Amino acid sequence: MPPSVQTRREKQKAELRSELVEAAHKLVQEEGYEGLTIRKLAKRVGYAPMSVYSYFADKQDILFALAEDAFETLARRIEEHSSDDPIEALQAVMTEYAAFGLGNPNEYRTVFMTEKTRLPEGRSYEDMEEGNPAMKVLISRVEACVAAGKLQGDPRAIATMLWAVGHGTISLLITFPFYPFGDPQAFVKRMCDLTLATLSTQNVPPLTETPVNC
Amino acid sequence: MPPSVQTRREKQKAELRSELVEAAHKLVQEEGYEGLTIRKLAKRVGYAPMSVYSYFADKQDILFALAEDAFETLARRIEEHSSDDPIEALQAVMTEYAAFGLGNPNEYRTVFMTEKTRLPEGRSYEDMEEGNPAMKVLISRVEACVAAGKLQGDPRAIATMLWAVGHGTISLLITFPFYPFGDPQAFVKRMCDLTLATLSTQNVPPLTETPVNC
DNA sequence: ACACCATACCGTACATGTACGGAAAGAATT
DNA sequence: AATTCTTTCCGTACATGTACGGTATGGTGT
Repeated sequence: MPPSVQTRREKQKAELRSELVEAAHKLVQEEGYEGLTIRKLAKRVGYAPMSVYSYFADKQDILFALAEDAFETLARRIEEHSSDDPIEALQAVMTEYAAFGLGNPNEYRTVFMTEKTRLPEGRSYEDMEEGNPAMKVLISRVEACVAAGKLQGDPRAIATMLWAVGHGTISLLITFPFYPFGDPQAFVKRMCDLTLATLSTQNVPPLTETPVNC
Repeated sequence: MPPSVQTRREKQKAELRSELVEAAHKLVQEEGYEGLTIRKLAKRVGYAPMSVYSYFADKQDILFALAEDAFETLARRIEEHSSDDPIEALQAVMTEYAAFGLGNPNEYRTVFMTEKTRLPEGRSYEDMEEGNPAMKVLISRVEACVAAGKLQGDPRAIATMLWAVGHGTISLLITFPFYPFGDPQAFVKRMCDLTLATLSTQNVPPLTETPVNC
C-alpha cells in the first residue's frame, strides 16, 4: 500500500518523539538525572510544557524511553562478550548485566525498580520480554546451555531464576552502596556461580507447576 | 542523672514526632499511599505545612518511619514462626519475609528499593543492620544453622546472599506483577530451596575476600 | 465551496515538595 | 533584670508534574 496521509503523519509524530528523546538525553548528560524536567525539555525543543504530553503519557514514560535506549546498548555489549562454552557465555550475560546496572543505576532503576501497574500500551508480557533485548539474550543463552546438556529443564524457568538472582544482587548493590558487600563484581560472580552450581545439578520444571516437595 | 530540661525537651520532641507518625499512618489507611502529603499531614495535627520539617528531614523520612513500624511487625511475625530444625526456621524467615513484602509492597519499596545515598543520621551500616529487626533475625537464624553444622562458613556472608536472593525474588514479584512467575509463594520457595541447597554443600568465605577461582 | 472534525499545540490553574528567612518564646548567660 | 542564644513554628515563594479546556490548522466528506 502507498504511504497514505495517515502513515506520513504517524511517521512525523515518531520523528518528533525521538527528537524529544534525544533532547532529553542531552539534558540528562548536561545536568544530571534530576535536571530533566518537563519544562526544560519543552523549552529545549521550542514547545510549551504541556505539548510534551502529546508524545509521552507522563514523565515516567520519558524516563522509560531513555532507559530503553540504554538497554539496547547493553544488549549489544553483551553480544560482544560471548564464548564457545555456553556456560561461560551465560556467565558473561550476568557479568555485563551487572556492570551495566552498576554503571547506569538510574536507567536500571526506571526499568526494573518502578512498579509496572499497567503494561505500556497494551503489550503482553511476552512483548515486554521480547522488548527487552537483554532479557532476550539471556533466554537464548540459557537455551544454548540446555541444548548442550549443561543445564536441564525449562529455559524460561531457568532464565527467570537467574534473573531474580541477578536482579536481587544488583539492586541491593545499587540501593545500599555502603553495605559491606565487598567488591561488587566479586559479589555478583559469587551469586552467579552459586545459582548456576545448583541449577546444573537438577532438572528445572516450568514455572507454572508447583514444586513437589512439601 | 536526673531528667534535665534537655532530656525533657527531647522526650517531648519524640512524642510529637510519633504523634505525626501516627497521623501519617491513619492518613495512609484512609486515603491510600499517595494520599499522604505534607500539607494534609500538617493540617491533621494542626501545624503549618513547614513545621513538619522540624521533625522529619523530608517526605522520604516520613515514609521511612512508617516502614520501620511495619518491619517491626514483620520481625514479630517471623519470631512466631520458628522450628526446632534450624534450616526450617531459616526457611520460615524467607517465607514470612516474602509474605510481608508481597502484602506490604509500599513499605517494602521505601525500605529496600529507594537509594540510600546517605545513611540516616550518622548511623553506620551495622546500626542499620541491627536497626532492621528482620535482618537481625535472619542473621541469628543463619548462625543457628552454622552452629548446628547445617551450613558452614561466614554467617554474615550467608545471610547477605540469602538476602540478595530473597530480595531479588520479592522485588521482581512486586515490580512485574503480570510476569508469569506462577504462584508467588511457590516461586519464593523454589528460589529459597535453590539457594539453601547449594549453600549447604559448600563453605562460604567472608564477603571481603575475593573468591579464589578466577 | 462549505461545513465538519481530528489533531497539535498552548495557557491557565492547581497540588505538591521544599528552600529561605523571619518571628516568637523560652533558656542560658551576664 | 537585661541580654543573648537556641529552638520551634510559620508565611511566603518557587519549581515541578499534570489536569482541563481552548484554539488553530489542516484534512475529509458533502
